[in-house]
Amino acid sequence: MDRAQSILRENGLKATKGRLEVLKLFIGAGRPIAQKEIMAMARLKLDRASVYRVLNAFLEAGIIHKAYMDGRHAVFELPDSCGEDHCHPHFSCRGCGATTCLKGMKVYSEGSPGKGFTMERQKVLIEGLCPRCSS
Amino acid sequence: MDRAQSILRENGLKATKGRLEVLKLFIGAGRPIAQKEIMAMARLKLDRASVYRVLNAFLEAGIIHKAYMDGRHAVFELPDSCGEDHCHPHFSCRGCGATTCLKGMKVYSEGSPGKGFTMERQKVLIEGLCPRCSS
DNA sequence: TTATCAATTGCAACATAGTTGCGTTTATGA
DNA sequence: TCATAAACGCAACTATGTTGCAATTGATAA
Ligand SMILES: [Mn+2]
Ligand SMILES: [Mn+2]
Ligand SMILES: [Zn+2]
Ligand SMILES: [Zn+2]
Repeated sequence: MDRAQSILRENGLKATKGRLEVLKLFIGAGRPIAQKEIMAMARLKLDRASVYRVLNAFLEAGIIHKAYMDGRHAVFELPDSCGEDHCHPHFSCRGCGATTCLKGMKVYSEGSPGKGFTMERQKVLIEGLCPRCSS
Repeated sequence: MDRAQSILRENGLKATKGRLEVLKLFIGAGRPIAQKEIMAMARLKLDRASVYRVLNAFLEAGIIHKAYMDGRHAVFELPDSCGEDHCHPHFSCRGCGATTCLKGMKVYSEGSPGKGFTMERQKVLIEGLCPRCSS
């Protein structure tokens, strides 16, 4: 039984063709991907609605999380270099739109959100210009 | 000449009724608002497309910025307690969906994104439960 | 292995955010 | 006041994501 299969098993999700395909794409990609990319990269034809349902199932199980919003669409990834309560930062290029995981950066917060707030996860997005677009 | 008018003047934007109305809403709100809210709060009838054009003009001029994405729609605010290169963090409640500006919190990032990256702005979103939804 | 049955899929219709073309209106400055 | 470029209203369009329903399929038990 391969890695994708056991992840689904562990999370009580039926190992359907579509789910295996999508999960393998995430494992292979090693970077955040969007629904559109998933459709494009998939070898077997997947229905748009089904891909969204797979993504939502993975989200609910915590297999993936929403890394950030790229304009109007969400981009997902496997948690990697992420703690329980924070994710690694992402860099979004204003020039070409490309996004980079900043797994080497750490983020510290000072002060508290206020009495009564329960913080569950912190997401950091840094905007700017990537090396190609800076020059 | 009131504040809204002079802001538009300073940024070389014609002081149209719609722009004045929207800008005054931002000034009065003191919190991030979305296009839908703007339409609802406005006294004079505004066209949807025109509101988006006003928002885009304000964005381009730097009068407002996109605070965060609330699900599928963008939420905008006047820069407040924001430096040149970073914005104050926002808290988004998983329970009720409400969002709070965390103007008292500071977030520092350690390490660099990598050679060649030009960082322009840092955005932080903290997810969790607000005081009402925590109890 | 085969039968069963709830979970999942594909399709189509829908919902919602945001953009764009075009003809009309309006703010500005001469 | 007038001329003009910018902005607006409207309607049509694009794109992301969701949902109802009938057909399919994966897990489990016989
Ligand atoms: Mn990442
Ligand atoms: Mn804010
Ligand atoms: Zn770039
Ligand atoms: Zn809440």
